[in-house]
Amino acid sequence: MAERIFIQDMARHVGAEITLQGWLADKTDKGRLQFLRFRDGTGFIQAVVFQKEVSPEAFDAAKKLTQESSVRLTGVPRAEPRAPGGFELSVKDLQVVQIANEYPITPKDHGVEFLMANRHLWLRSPRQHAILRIRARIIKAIRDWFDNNGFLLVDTPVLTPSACEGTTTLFATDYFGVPAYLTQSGQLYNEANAMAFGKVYCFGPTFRAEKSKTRRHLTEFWMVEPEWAYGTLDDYMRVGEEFVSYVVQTILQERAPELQTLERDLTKLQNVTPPFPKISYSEAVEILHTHGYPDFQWGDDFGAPHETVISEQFAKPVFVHRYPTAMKAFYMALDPHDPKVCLSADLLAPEGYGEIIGGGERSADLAYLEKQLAHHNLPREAYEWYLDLRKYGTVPHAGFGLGIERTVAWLCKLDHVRETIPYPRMLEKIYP
RNA sequence: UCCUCGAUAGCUCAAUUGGCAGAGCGCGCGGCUGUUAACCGUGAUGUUCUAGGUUCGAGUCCUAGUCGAGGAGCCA
Repeated sequence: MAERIFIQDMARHVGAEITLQGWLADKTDKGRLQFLRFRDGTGFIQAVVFQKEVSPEAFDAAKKLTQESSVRLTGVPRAEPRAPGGFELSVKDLQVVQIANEYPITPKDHGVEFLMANRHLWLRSPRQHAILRIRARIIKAIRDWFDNNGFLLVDTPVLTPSACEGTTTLFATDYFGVPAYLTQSGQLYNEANAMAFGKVYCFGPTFRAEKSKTRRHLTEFWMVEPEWAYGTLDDYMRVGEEFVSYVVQTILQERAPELQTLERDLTKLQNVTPPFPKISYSEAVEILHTHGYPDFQWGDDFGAPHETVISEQFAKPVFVHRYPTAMKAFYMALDPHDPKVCLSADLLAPEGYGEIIGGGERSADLAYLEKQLAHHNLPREAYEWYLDLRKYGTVPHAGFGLGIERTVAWLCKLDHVRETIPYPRMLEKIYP
């Protein structure tokens, strides 16, 4: 029995007889010669079956293979400049596991609705492989960076008793007779964890029940949120630019073939190195005034077109800091030099990808937070534990959240986040 | 929730002024020893989204609904 190997290790086995286990991606029938495009989950390779080189039974089986039939191939890999990928398998024998039914996703064009309804099968295509391999590597790079920079992974709960920020719509569920909600952020728990461990991060799914229907929204998405004690706004922006640059440069190094599959222009990613440009909200408003939005009012939030105009002025991601206090969450610290603005900052990605990070310095002031809770009509009793953090050794602290799917969409240059996660959850869509 | 657009074969789409339901791909059969979304020949495939209406006659026009796409707001 030939040694069973994976396509990703093919180069080490040139000239030796091996066995691959996988699926037929596509086939070209040339009569006495069959080209099989074969995949095993680790890659794609072309296999060639000559009638005179295999048994009549094996050749007949090869001719009858349908798209996505499962099959074991035994043969000899060799370098072959005519084959896509540079390697080709000369088949000596094959064993059919199942002849697949007529497969819905053909090599021709399909519409979004059809592909989304067949997401469980769409995942088998080379493009989806490239995207999800990049996603997995981004997640590893994120965790590596925090683990290597003194942050401790401290998980925050998915089921929560109340809204974290009181602003967005939550998914409600029944928790033994009392209402509970799927988390919209680990933020508040992160602050408690930072007071316990100094530098922490959480990483997990996040849920928003808002009826957002755009290319950058999911109802279930993944977010990494670091938080650290004694952090300031300036610290946050330094951490953010080092962290994001590490993730981007790691993907450029480690996932070059996948970026090539997606035909990603790499030059714009190669630019992503510290430091990033940093402008205030007020400076951003001035940019809008001179670039097509002369009527934009100070105090209004940026929409998608505004974010695009601002980010287009820079070759790197840009931090916009010191937003109007009224626009941001209740816990943001005020700027001591100008209380109309708070010590918050968002990071806008280039190429129109918009906000990928939001964060800032949190208020350490008990009296201010009590006032803010009342001002935002939030029930104080739900936040007693949070206020405790300002009673028992309060310190300045900062943190931020980075959206995984928007980061994947940016690095892959996708026009919609729905392809950045295996099973996207979107407005009124939960199948498959 | 609002605005715009759309729904015809398994898929992607066409169908003139309201007048016989079409093509390509995929699938079946036959051919081909270098194909890359192969090619050549040949064959089968329809609740035209749903309900109602106008009409001699509706894929086409009208009303309501369902589903989808793009965008807005909100956000990561």
